[in-house]
Amino acid sequence: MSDIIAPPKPGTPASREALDALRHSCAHVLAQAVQELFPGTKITIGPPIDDGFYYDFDSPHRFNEDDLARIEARMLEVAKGNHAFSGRVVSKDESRDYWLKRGETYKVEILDELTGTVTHYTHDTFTDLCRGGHLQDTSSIRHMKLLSVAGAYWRGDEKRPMLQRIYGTAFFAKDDLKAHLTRLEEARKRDHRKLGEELDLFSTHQTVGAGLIHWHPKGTALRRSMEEHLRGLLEKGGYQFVMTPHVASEELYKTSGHLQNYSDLMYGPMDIEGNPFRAKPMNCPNHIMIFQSRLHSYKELPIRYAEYGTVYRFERSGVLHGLMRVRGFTQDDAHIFCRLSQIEEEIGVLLKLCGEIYSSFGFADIKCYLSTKPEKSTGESELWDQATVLLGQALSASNLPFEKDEGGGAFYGPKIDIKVKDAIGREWQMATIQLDFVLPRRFGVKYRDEKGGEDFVVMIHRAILGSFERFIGVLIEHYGGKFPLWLAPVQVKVLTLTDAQDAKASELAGALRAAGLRVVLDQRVEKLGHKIREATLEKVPYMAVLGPKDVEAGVVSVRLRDGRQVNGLRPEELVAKLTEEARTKSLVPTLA
RNA sequence: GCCGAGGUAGCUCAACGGUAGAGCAAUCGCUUCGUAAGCGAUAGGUUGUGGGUUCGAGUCCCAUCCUCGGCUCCA
Repeated sequence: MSDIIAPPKPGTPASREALDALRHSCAHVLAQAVQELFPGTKITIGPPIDDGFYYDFDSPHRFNEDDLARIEARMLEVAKGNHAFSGRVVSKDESRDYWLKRGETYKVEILDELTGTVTHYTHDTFTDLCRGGHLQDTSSIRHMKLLSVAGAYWRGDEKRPMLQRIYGTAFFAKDDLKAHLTRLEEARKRDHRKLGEELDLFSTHQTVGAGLIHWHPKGTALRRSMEEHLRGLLEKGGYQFVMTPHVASEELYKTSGHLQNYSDLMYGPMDIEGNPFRAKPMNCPNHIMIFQSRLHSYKELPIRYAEYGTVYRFERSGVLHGLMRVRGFTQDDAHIFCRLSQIEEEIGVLLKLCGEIYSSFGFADIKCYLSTKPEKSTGESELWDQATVLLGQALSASNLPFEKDEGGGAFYGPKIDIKVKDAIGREWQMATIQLDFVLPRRFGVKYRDEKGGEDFVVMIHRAILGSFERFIGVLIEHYGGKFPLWLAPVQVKVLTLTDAQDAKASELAGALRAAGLRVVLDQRVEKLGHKIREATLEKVPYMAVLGPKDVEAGVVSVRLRDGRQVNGLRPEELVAKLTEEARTKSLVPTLA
């Protein structure tokens, strides 16, 4: 067969294609090992994925961690045999006979969807129905590790059987595997759920319910810094802040269409004096109410209402995940009411704002996705087409590269999603910018035009951070808990050596606080090393140390959380420098 | 929701179906110390919750809540 892929030459980096071939080859060997060790296991599919591979099995045996070690050992043993992967073209009939005879019903199902001839790939004793893309032989399968086992529906369909998926990863070079495992370990260390507890930022409670976040004082300090930062930028950008209630009569959601299109994600009705009310799943209908409270001239448009709007959505229990996926969250929401002719400029400004905001948090790598009309949607096709074209034009004009996500739009309009890469290269969904021609028609949201007539507004729904919950989750992992000064919950800790420095320390803490910094004064009778250790573990950016020598010299010794030291600063200098660093929202310490 | 794994002191973890324990944290006392852990004592628990089996349940069974790895979905 011609589609054998060569491993990279020693010392050269592996291509995507070669890695996929290695991992796909691993999947075959995995399937072989599993079928040897666990007779009665049916095979399904085993593709390479971004940084590894998996194989889905239907087995009477429940795989556990110990099994993974056994399977892995057998795989490496098989690999040592240097078995060639040999492909053979077979007719569908022959293939069907082959798989039927072995009771491999999933393979038969796959086969029935294929046309023409198919290929069988064999190595050692194992044959799989497969379109190819392997290495020459099993000899390169050496630096491989099975990682986890998890449930997965056959064909990703929850109505189909639940299979067991074994995940693994593999590399050509030992160091690459090691580096990958180190990255996974690094990601675990940065896990926002772990850091959230260690840094005392937030919690959830069984007695309250899953996916409902409680922000502790430190988490709230962090969040408020973000809120204020954003508020400044938005107000400069012509946004007006509003606030709206958390529950509303079902009437509102009947008119908006949410009840019809979104009810799966809405909490059930509450009876209020015989009328059904709902927890709000979105802020848009409320903003429409505010817009409609009086007539608007074309001269006022665009009108931009912003709200840190808390919404409640019913998410299935199995999908909840720390701060990333919760049941109550606060969007940095806004709705722009404008004319058709204003869309392109408005979206352009918005995209620029997004870039500015992400870079203020230290995200540089930005990617856009244009999502088009989904199956479940309302509104005329022409409106959809028009809206989609306008979004594409705005993206092109902004010089932002984008990919299309066909069918990924909201039910009321197409959208632009923005994803960013974090410090360790993972991609996260952030902003969503959605055009909406539908809600204005459902609610009759109009403005008075130049000729004294009326026309429907166009609404732009957008959230730049997405939600504070998710964004903070990403930020925690991005910074590994080491927030830049302007975000750090505690910005400075003043540490004394003995109680002889108490008065000076209070004075310094007071001056820092007066300058608007978040300060904690640690004047306990503890060794300095102890206080430093605690402050370092809390990831406080700056420690201001006052000992007898400092007080005598009228200075303060500053230690950064990375261990660097800046000695001999006058207290006023420290206050001024930190105030400036916080004001400019510097992402790196400016003191050292 | 589904498949799988879990839930023991504030945290990290022990405990064969047979007296629930350690380290850190906390509290109290002593220690006044120069850049990542000073010493001692004390206290801390309806073993997530509710049932059941058993002479006896943290341990076995059932239900339920919550958490974790995924599937699906998504801000």
